[in-house]
Amino acid sequence: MMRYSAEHKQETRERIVHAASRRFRRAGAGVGIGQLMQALKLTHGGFYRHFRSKDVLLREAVTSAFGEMGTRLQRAVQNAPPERKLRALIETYLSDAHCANSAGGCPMAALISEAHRYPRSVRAAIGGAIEEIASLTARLMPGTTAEERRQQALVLFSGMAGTLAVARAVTDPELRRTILEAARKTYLEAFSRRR
Amino acid sequence: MMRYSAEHKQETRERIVHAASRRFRRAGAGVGIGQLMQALKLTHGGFYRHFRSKDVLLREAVTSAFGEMGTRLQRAVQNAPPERKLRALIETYLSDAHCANSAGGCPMAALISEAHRYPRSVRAAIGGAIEEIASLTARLMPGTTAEERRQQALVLFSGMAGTLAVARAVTDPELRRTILEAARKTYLEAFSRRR
DNA sequence: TGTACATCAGTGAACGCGCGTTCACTGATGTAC
DNA sequence: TGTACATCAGTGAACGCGCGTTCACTGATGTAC
Repeated sequence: MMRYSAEHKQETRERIVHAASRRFRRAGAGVGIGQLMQALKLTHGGFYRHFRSKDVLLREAVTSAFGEMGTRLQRAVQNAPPERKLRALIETYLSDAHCANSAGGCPMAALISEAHRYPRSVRAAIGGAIEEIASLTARLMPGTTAEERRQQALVLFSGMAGTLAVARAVTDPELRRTILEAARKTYLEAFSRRR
Repeated sequence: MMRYSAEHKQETRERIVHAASRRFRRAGAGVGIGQLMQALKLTHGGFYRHFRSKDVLLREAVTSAFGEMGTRLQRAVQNAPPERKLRALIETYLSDAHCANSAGGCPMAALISEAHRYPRSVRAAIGGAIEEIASLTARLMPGTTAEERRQQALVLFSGMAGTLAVARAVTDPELRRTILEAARKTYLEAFSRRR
């Protein structure tokens, strides 16, 4: 049998979370533990040495995906000049690449409509992550108060997540492109600071 | 055994589609045929006298739900005076009632993120239904050309669907209210005809 | 009009399958002595 | 330093369960005669 170094367990745990995070986003939380472990060349039984239940994994996988997403958006915004930051945010989120990459993309777009059936603990984590992303991007939003900008961020984020999910659901590639393109334009105009 | 009148079969079929349409919207397409038929006081075996497969039912249930939704939105718009029509559309869609009623509400909001895993035939039907709703509401949108207004309708619709789904996913009722309220305000402003 | 029969919506057992979870087991290690 | 032993990540069979689908069957009817 293989040898387990001191950090080996922790490492395996992280590999499970990472794989789960990608697979849940691609195929929903219905993905089985068997498939998940098999992808890591492990057997399903070992899963419970790392997590008390699948729900715990789901919560961690979703949280990790939100973190990843936040980092990516933040980076896109940081790399843009001040007057282009909002555009960078919107064009990164609503890019064709993000649309084609659900496994590595925004967990909100990937899971919105099934999320309300998740256990409360997972939904609570999602709520927290959404608020975090909103406050992360609030400074780019129009509005005279901090609260107003936070709310604008919530609207933009949930709207873009819906748009991305709809674009993915549709079979006609032209309709998909139209939706993404129109949304980029509309959101950019609607959320630009006026005056 | 019960007697079946001439229209009885057709009627049963419609009852199955109706129940499925509500249940799929509430709990996703994972709802079983057994549960569905049981709710109608029938047994699962009889299902296949009405549908070749579950996929066929899914397609019909989703299409029916989109039709229902279109009718409801159209009615809300018709009952509003001209300068209030856009407001009526947005406030109907993003109402607390609609948020609380996923079974009887918009199938797009209920199923967006799982829809891209449906069979192609179902996804194609969804694409068609989305275009239909867009053209139904296009005349309320800003834009100088018909195509521009159609695109605006697509953006508004997919954005509101995402907003509704996010509002449902969240556990904190205050966050839910904030999202809906802010979205109503923002979308109304953003999609009002300017000038 | 009366009778024999074909029809077919609905029944319920059965199929193979994958699910989440449990558990007795394996065996390489770090540790106690 | 050398040896006995406890630890515990990972294995794989087994559990009860629900899934979509099939199929032989039931039995009230409309229809053919």
